[in-house]
Amino acid sequence: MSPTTETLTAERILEATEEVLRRHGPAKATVVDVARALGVSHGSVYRHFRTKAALREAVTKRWLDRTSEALSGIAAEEGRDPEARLRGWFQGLFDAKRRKAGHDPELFATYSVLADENVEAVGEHIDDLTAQLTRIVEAGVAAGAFTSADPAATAGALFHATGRFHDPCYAREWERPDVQDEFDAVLDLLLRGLRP
Amino acid sequence: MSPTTETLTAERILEATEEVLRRHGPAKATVVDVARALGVSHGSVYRHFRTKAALREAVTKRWLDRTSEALSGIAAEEGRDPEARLRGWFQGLFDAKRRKAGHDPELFATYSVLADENVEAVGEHIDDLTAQLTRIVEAGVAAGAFTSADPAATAGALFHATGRFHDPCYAREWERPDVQDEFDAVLDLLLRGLRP
DNA sequence: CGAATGACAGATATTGAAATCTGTTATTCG
DNA sequence: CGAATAACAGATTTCAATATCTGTCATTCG
Repeated sequence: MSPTTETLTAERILEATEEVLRRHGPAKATVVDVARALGVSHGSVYRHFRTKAALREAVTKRWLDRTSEALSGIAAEEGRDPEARLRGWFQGLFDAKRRKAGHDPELFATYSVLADENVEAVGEHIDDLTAQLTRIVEAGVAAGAFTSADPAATAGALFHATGRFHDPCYAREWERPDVQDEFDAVLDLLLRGLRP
Repeated sequence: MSPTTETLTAERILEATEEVLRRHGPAKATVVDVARALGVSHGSVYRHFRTKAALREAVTKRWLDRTSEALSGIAAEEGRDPEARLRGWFQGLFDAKRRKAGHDPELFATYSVLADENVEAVGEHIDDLTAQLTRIVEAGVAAGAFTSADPAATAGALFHATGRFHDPCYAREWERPDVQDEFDAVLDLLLRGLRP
């Protein structure tokens, strides 16, 4: 098949949808726009995604998965000192969020809207991240560097306690000059709390 | 002066404004509504508050001050065990917020909108709360129950780390059955981190 | 035959005219 | 004279008519 008559796949639709969302924003991006961008009728889009909400959810999941993958590298650094590994993981999460929010605020706002629309998908993503954290905590406990009766619960507490540095509702604060100090202060306290 | 011709004071205007906000919500509450509720012309309201924004800011500050006062009682319990005092203070803050959000969600939403409009006033309120926390931390350090090189910074870190349990943007999560467990897990970790 | 289309009904969004509100000021009232 | 008002201009909001969009489906196309 030639590139000009490429078959319409879910993948291509998702890419076009991301582009339309980037261009028009979440409020004005329509299924008709997506179809137009692909040069097909909007009925064809509905063959691949049952509803507009399902399409947006799929886009949201793709985006969240990309974030998870970027972090899983740090989570997997088996040999590293547990404290450095944990701190590095949170710093990686914070840096990624802060970079995105600062570099392209409109796109970040777009994905924040999508996240609000898809609480369930976000919940799964958070479960994913917490699972990565749990592995780090477990490794720390095994190495004798951390104490925790319930690594999964501890991972949840760590994630909750650091919300200010990854939850989009705090994005505005990430511009402040002393956020990194705030981050360090919170992590110092949490890491002290983990030590045996 | 008889009750029917009471003089128009800033106080009476603020009370009427709260009532109008409660009735109509933040989007539809107008200065004209407030004047109507008081049986005066809206020009008279402008004699006491230069703009609608100033009026709303004053209402916001009153409300935030009431929250601060409610907590200052716990902060002042000088004799108590530092850990219990700190935990009690956060539990008091969390309970108050959760009760308000659960009991009258619309009013809570109204004040959340006002809080977003008046970031500066909220900042001062947070400084206020952090100052209360700082006193608790200092007392704990003095009693040898806490370690902290910089109690004000530690208080800030504690406040940031517990955002999930007092920041209105998490109000939805406070309905979940296991929030109290999450709260306990986070505070356990933080209190461990404070111990010498 | 399976993928794509275009026409359709009901729901949602846009638009522009009319109504209301904000903030000011000259005037009234006690 | 000081407090309240009513009339006003410009900004904002409301509302109803119009246009667009969502989701379906009978038909077309390859």
